[in-house]
Amino acid sequence: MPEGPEVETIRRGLELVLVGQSIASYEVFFANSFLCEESLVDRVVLGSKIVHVSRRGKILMVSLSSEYTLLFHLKMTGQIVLVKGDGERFAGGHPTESMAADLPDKSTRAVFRLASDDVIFFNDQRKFGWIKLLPNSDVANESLMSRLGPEVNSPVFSVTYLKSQLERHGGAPVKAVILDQSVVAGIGNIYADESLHLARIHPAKPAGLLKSAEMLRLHASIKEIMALGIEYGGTSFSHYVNSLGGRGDYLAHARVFRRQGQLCVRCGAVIQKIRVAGRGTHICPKCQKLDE
DNA sequence: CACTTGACCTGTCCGC
DNA sequence: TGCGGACAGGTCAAGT
Repeated sequence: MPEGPEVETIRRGLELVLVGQSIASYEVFFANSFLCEESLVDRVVLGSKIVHVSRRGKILMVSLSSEYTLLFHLKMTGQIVLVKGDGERFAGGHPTESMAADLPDKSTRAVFRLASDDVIFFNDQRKFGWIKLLPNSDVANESLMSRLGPEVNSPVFSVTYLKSQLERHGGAPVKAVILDQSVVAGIGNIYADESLHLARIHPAKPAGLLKSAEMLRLHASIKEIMALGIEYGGTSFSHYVNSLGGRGDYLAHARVFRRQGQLCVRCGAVIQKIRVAGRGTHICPKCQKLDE
């Protein structure tokens, strides 16, 4: 579920509330979600203060005063929900039906309680997500972290860089290339479809066949769409909620994602859902042609 | 090596 | 209403 913009929205919500707070206790409901020696957690998490909350790609990082960092990956259905001890649970967000139920629930995998009585819930229906506890010096070496490409808003993610990556994976569908976290970090299925539609490129087009003008458009479109995603607070359609339980608004502004059967905002043709690179994919058949 | 497919899990939705 | 199958936003291992 959560792609870069969703994780960034969660990060911003957590940062406002968590920085400076100390962790009083924790509880693990499903061990595989947080594979870590209890004695280490007790030693470097309990009593530690949260120093800052950052993000790399789709990974959320909570840095502690003990020089250790908690890494969170939400995969498809993960949520990090902050419940304020004073009862202002939904402050800053719009409560959803799913969040109206009390936590912990059966999707809750771990809980961190703060000295202030605020509580962080890590929920994950499908159990794909994880929490890792690493010394700061090992964070960059974590297996996924170490292979991540540049952030979309980094100067490293230039037109020249994107061109070189598209050519390097020239035989793969362009959508598969921009979904590859080692090419560029943070793009997932939603924003891949949205970016390709804005750039008027068919997702299945082999990356190596893109014309120079198309690569230019793709680069600009990715930057624009990812910024829009953050501006709207992410995309909600089933599991995603921000850290305060509120929903993201991007879906209301989506160009193609989950809009199959509706009309293209650009040309009025009917949006189709197809399968590309093993993923559900939304396109306008008129704006995004394979053989152009 | 480059690229594709299935597995990991749980829940929901759709057609019969 | 029940049942089987397909599918869901991500990543990794194994396959071709």
